Amino acid sequence: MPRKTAEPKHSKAPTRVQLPVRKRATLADVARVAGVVPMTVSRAINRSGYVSEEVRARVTEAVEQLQYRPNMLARQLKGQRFYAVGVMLPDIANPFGNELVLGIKEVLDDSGYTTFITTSGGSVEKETAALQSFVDHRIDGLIVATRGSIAGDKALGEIAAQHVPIVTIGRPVESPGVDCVSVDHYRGAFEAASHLIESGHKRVGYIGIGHPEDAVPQRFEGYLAALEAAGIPFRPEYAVREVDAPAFATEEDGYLGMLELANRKQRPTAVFARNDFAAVGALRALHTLGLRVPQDIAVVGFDNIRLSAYTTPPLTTVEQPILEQGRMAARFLVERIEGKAKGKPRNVVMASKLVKRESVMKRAKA
Amino acid sequence: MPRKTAEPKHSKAPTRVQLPVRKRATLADVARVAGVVPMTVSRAINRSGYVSEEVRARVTEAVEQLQYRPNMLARQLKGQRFYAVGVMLPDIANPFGNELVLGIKEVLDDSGYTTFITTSGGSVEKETAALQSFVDHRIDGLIVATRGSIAGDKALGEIAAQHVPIVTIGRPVESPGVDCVSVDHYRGAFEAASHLIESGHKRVGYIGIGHPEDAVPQRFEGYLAALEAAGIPFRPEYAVREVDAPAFATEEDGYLGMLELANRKQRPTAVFARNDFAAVGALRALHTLGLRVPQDIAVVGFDNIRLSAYTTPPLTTVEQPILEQGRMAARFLVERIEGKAKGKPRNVVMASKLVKRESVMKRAKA
DNA sequence: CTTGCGTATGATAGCGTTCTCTCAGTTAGG
DNA sequence: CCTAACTGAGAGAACGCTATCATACGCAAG
Repeated sequence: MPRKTAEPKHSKAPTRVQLPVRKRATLADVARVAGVVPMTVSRAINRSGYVSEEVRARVTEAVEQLQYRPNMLARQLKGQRFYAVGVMLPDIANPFGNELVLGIKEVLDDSGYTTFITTSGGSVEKETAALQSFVDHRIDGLIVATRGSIAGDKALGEIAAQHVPIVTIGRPVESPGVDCVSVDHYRGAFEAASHLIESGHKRVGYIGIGHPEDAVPQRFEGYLAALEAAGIPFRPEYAVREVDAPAFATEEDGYLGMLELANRKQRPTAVFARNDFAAVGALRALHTLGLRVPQDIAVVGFDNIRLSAYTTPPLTTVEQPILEQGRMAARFLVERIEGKAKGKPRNVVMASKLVKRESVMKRAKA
Repeated sequence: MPRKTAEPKHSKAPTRVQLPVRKRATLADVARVAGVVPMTVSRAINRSGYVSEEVRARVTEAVEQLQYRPNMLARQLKGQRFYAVGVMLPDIANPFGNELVLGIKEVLDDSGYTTFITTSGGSVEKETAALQSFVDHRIDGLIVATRGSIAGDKALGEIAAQHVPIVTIGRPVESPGVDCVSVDHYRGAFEAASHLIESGHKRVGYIGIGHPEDAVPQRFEGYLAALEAAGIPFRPEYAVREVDAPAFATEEDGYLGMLELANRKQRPTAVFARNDFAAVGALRALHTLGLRVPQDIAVVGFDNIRLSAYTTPPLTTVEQPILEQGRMAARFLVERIEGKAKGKPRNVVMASKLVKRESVMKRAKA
């Protein structure tokens, strides 16, 4: 590969070079055009150090003329900040991820960081590889919003040990220096289930228990606690597991789960779906079965996805402050990166809110 | 965001302690431990050049001992490949993006590239900035799935001029060297609308015309063509625009649009929604109005999102081969990056497929 | 022997930035 | 005037890696 073919040609006149589009301009190129030394250009561009107005102007002009853009790589090589943050999501379909990213980007954009997102693809191995890849490409920090697992947490811990600031969302990790932002799913689920009970339901089903190794079974636990608080014994046959737990429960899980529950000798009169997707599937199943919501069966979901206001009937659900979670996670991360926060991991738990719509109604005394 | 301004010497306040961070091992560290020269380690790691088995073993051991991981940045600085690809999506809520990424990652993972995703945030300026940021961080190529616009296409063209391989999805760009993969929305819409007409509908509404500058009004045009083919004159009052067009039409657009259409003196007997979200909103509106689907009004959507099989009633819609689009885009990009494809831009248009469910029924002769 | 070639490793020179150090000129204070 | 501090700008090294050239050994062909 021939190096820079700097052909002197004949005259030194620039002659409005019709971009040979060879390579991108470098600091040195700009310096040559502006008639200064590269360091001066660097100073002018970064506003660090003293540069006279006159020189700054010449540099600015040269930059525009050459369409110069700094090479981040070289910059970063010098141990600078990378000004990039990696975000790990379970997948992209989950609306949760979308809002999260919205909140994250809001803060990160302001702080001058670029946000790179990647998805775990479901498996722990892939997630670990992707995480390592982020680190290899030298990002400044990581926001991890995938669900925890023993293996995954271990991998995360190892990365944290490499001094990469990490903030997790909804996934407490015991590693030192890893902050965590989450929502009180337990409390949210408790309130949602209690709402059903207060509306007169005694036979309350649950769709989407989750795998045993699920690190965040808080919703199910909140449901159990609400039953207990009301003195209603838990009936295992009223709680169904999702078919195949990927990152989150889907409409299909809700659909099949509801069919199963509706088949019990004593049908539940209310159902708590682990998330809104499952709730939508449940609504579909009930409609298929000819059961009316909320008259025959009440349904509540969790997450308050955009769609849930448009289901038939509109869904009562639990809203979590996703945007705010994203913002806070990003803020925490930036603080860690810039050394403004150090020491003990922070663990913030935010409150959720019950949103009442039409899928639940006061039950006439049965 | 002022980084570090030149500070007069006397204010040595924070002293910027060189972080006690045990720095990551470098090639030189490994070389020292293995008792060889850095270049040899490089050769051993990259399997380039001659390295004796014995030395290779020593190096491997040193690498493990020091937990060494190559610094991609330094590598890239030498003009190497970065093995990373940037994917630009309009946002993350759109299920379209999810499946696309699935297809893209499938191919990219196999080829050894990391996938970095970012979102445009809706505005052209932000998109341009994000694109530039990708380039600044030196990715090997770009897959762009945002909707086109004059300004956006120009920005894209400029980046393409910097010799960054680009593949767009559903967005033909006239720049040389930019491949494009898309789906025949026109044909898909034509078939969907024709399906309504063949089912006996003469008054067919359309929800979600889109802005005039919309680069891809093909769905609307397909609808118009179907009307024309059937000899049905287009009635402007049957076509409503979404409220505020972000990246795509939402449930709200469908809801409001449907209310508007239902209010016409002569109500349409069928409605074509620009996408499934809008269709879901329309279903909700119809239910609110007490109109039955499909008996009173038929509804078709577009995209076949996962949810559309679970609406009430399940939605007839147009499925596009999103996964396949992602795969193909990724394949194209890798070919460009690796120089296996050069020259004239490729432009592949894939076919869509009508998925019939229960939101449309044969209409009795009125 | 010399030449030639394949193997294995060392030495050096960058890649594009920025950091540190140096030096020249300018102002202000005593 | 001389020191001190500030302003402005250059020279050189360094970041971690790899391309390239040079070197050293062994051995077969001329």
